[in-house]
Amino acid sequence: MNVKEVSSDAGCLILHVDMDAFYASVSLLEYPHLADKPVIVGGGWRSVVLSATYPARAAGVRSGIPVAQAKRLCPQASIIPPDYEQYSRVSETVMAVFREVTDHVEPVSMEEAFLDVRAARRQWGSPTRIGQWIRDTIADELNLPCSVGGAGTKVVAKMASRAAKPDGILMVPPTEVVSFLHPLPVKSLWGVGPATESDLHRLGLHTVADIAHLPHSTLARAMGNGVADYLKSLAWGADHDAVKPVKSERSTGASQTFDYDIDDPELCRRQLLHLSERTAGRMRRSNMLGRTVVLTVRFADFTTITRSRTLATPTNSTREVHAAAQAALAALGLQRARVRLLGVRVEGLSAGSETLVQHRLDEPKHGWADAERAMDRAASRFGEGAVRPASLVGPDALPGRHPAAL
DNA sequence: TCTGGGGTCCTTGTTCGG
DNA sequence: TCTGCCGAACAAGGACCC
Repeated sequence: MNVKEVSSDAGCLILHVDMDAFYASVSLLEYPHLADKPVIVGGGWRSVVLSATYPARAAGVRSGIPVAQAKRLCPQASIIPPDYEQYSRVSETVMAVFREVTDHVEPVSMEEAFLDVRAARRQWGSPTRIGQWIRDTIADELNLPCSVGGAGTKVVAKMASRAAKPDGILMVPPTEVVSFLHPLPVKSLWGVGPATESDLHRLGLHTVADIAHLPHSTLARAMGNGVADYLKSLAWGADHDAVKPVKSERSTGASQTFDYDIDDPELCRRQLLHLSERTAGRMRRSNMLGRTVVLTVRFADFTTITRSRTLATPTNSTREVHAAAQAALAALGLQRARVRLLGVRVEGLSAGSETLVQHRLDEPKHGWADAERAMDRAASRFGEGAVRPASLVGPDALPGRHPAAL
């Protein structure tokens, strides 16, 4: 275990709890004989690594790299297919542990959350004690490791939990923020990815201290005002973002990379219907409506374009989402271009109960909306795919598996 | 070597109405 | 009636995160 003690954790009112190699650790619960062995979660033709255990990471495997490449880096690794339902169940249990400590929990993803422990200290003790209790409880109840970072701000807490990994806890009190941040490489700042990192390197900036001490005007000239403001404040650990327990969704969608590139317009149309059904169905289940439909097309050479259509009134109808996506696709005028991925997303979400929808005068009393609700009820009773549009029924309805993947 | 899927946020350019 | 300005909304793309 990796416990880094500090002189005082009094100012560490925000904790960031991050599960270690979450998907891989949860998958190992199903395959206990693989514990302490290199394991890669991923699989499927053309897929990338979702997560990997630490022995696999030691061989250079990282999430996001192609599975084929990971297999070359670590030939002895076992490959396990992901089980999202299981991850979701475990995540709910983990979040419930956090909520035993405080109601001020902001989930970031299935595997991590921020906790504001200001009010919890009276009952639970210091932030370090709270963090350790969370780690012990998750280890006892779920047999899963996690790391905890504590600080006065969210970004520093987040960076502390990363530094504490694996299976550790690190508190960075306000007096130690600068000495903690400044020696770190620029890419360790939240929001600095490969593109920004290479821009910063071109400016001769390699550590957080370099950014902190560069005149703002110089940074702004090179990176733009917004990015310069953000980087400058991060480099000094300044961040006033509060822990927000309730976060509203802004968009939802679905996309699919095919096992082989397709150029048949009819297959594209059916795939768009399938993606629209997944997206709109999810919106109906959470009683959300959306206004802007965004189509994503990725071609065989990996170039990716998006096209959007804003509707006159918000919708969660499969038929309307599909019509907008199909219109956007038709407007591209693709002449049998080879398509690798199609995606449908709906933006501008609002709660169905709070949104006034203007019905058309010519709309029948019982129309597509009723039919879609009936399909949703059937799906919830008999499972996804129990009822689907006629054009999506049959073995050849959607792009099939690549022969090499069968 | 060959690049998933589901998201958020930001920037830039265009269009449109007042 | 024409022109310029401004802000809002929209559209597209890029970067980033997990």
